[in-house]
Amino acid sequence: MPELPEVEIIARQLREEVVGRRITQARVLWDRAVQGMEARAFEADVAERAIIGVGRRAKYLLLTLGAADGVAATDDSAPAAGSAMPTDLAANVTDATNDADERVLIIHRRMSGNVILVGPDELAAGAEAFDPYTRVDFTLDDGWHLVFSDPRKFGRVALITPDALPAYFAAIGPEPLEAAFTAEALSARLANRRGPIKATLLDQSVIAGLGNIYADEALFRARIHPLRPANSLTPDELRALRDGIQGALETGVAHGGVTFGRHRDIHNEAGTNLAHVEAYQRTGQPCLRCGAPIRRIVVGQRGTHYCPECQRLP
DNA sequence: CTATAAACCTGCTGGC
DNA sequence: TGCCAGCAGGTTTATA
Repeated sequence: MPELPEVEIIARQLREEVVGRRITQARVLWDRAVQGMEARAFEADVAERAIIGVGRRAKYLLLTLGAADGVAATDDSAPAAGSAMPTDLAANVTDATNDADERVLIIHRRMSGNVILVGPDELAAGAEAFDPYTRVDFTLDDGWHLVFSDPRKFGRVALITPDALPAYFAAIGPEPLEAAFTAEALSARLANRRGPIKATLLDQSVIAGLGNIYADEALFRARIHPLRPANSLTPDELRALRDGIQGALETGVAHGGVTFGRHRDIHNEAGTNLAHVEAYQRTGQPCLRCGAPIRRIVVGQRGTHYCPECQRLP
């Protein structure tokens, strides 16, 4: 469900709403939602920590938590809205006076996960009553709750020390919305890839943050057939693809993410990007450029939508 | 190393 | 109306 734009939306909202709040309690309702440690240990280590920063890397949501002694570390490196990149976290790591006591709470929503901020009134009957798919329930010091809901149970939370961040993301490719993501950089990432470009765009070690929707959208914008070998693109096509990737993602962010499916923002509201999707799930409907019916094929086990006229194989 | 398939889960949709 | 196969926006693991 959530790809880069949907996670970015959540990160921005959380930055406005929960930075400065303290997590008084963490309750894991489905133990396997916790990655890398026992659920009870996770609960114990999260409790009484203040949220001092919010970031995003790829499709991962990152909440920097202060020491649990009740005195939150000063957040001199609070990320500005819209720049929740690893550089901010790196700054946190180097600037903080007591990083050894800090933690990074990592949340990945996978297919069906949502992170929702819920008021005390709504939660009066309990998190399970509010949402039967609640997997982790964080109580904040102002009485609100951060609820991680996930029907399909694919989503995961993890808690690591800041110095473990580089290793955690060692296998994740570059952020496509950063200035360094040029056509040349994209070309280098695709150089040894002979598989179909659509499948390669979904490989998070090649590029971070693209999922099935935005991969289709990026290829549609760039007029590139999804089955083209990734390393066969011309310089012009590489430029078009870079622009297509950034354009599709930025459009997604601008409209709060996709409308269909289960994606919700932290206020449990759907996004409005449905009207701005040009290829994804438009099978049989006319191409917005040429009118030809959009076709659906399967590439790398994933449904793939493209215009057979605008996106041709050579 | 690259590439493909299966596995992890549950809910929803469409066809019969 | 009711049932069931098939499908779903992601990642990890196992196998070629």
